[in-house]
Amino acid sequence: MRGLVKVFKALSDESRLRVLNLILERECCVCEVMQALEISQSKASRILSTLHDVGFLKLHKDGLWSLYSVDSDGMDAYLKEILTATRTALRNNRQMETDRERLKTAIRTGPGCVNRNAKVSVRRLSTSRKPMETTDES
Amino acid sequence: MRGLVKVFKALSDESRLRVLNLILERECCVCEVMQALEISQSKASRILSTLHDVGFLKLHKDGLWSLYSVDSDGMDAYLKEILTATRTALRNNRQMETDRERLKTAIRTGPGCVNRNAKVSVRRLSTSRKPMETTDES
DNA sequence: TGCATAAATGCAGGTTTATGCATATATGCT
DNA sequence: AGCATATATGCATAAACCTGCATTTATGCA
Repeated sequence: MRGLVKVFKALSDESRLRVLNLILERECCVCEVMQALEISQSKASRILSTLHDVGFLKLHKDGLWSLYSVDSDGMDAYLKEILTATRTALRNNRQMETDRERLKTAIRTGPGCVNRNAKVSVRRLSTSRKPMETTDES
Repeated sequence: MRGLVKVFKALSDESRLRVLNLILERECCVCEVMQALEISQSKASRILSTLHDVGFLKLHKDGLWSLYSVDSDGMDAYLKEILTATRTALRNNRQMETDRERLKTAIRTGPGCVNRNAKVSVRRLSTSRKPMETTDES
């Protein structure tokens, strides 16, 4: 019961749905998610860990990267059913399409992909810290 | 999109799931729900209205009673799919079973069924105001 | 018209949640 | 060892949420 509530809570947030939509497309690392959705690194990380917690995603660490993907095998039957329903709900949605589109251009490495760290405490200005823009209906 | 988020939010609460479980069994009025789940009248009313808002329930007013039932006809396809998934998730759950059981003994009328109103401001003591007891896992 | 019953709602409070910022941790490379 | 990169996390704060209490609204009946 409590588990089910947690699952629905995980799905009851726009950003988390957008992330799930991405991972449904293909395996992603944190920095790809943050790029595709233009959200902060900490936000991307937390969202992925939330979706992992409730059992939708599996995590495969590869060197520096945390690779998240849909855990089709380990998922309980009822989780699978909920995920399928969610997928259909996301299918014909403008926002979700453009997110998937943007994912194609996301890169796994490169200068300034993730956080310019504290060490270099000057020049904290251009690193994608926009508040999220509002979106349309489903 | 926003609509989908609202749907999942509606499902991300134990009490609301319990109410939905009841209505999946059969049409209910507010006072039956509050009896079966031992929750306050205002809580029952609000929960039902939430589930109605997102499109799971339809409301049929009959005299004093507000009768809520699953809106199998008016529901969008994606909503139906989500509801089906939820139903399976609720199926084999102790709490949900006993709730359905208690629903059988709920009555639609009788002394003290709902709120003893302000007029009679003495004797506000015995009218089922327990906080909800904790429950088990799914 | 007056009273009783069923449901809905305004308000207040306490709790939970989402998120940015700063920092910590983990890994790899030279 | 030292530095760079990728991810995770503690803390603080603002917003959202849940719920009880009191009251209002709506309906039916005598």
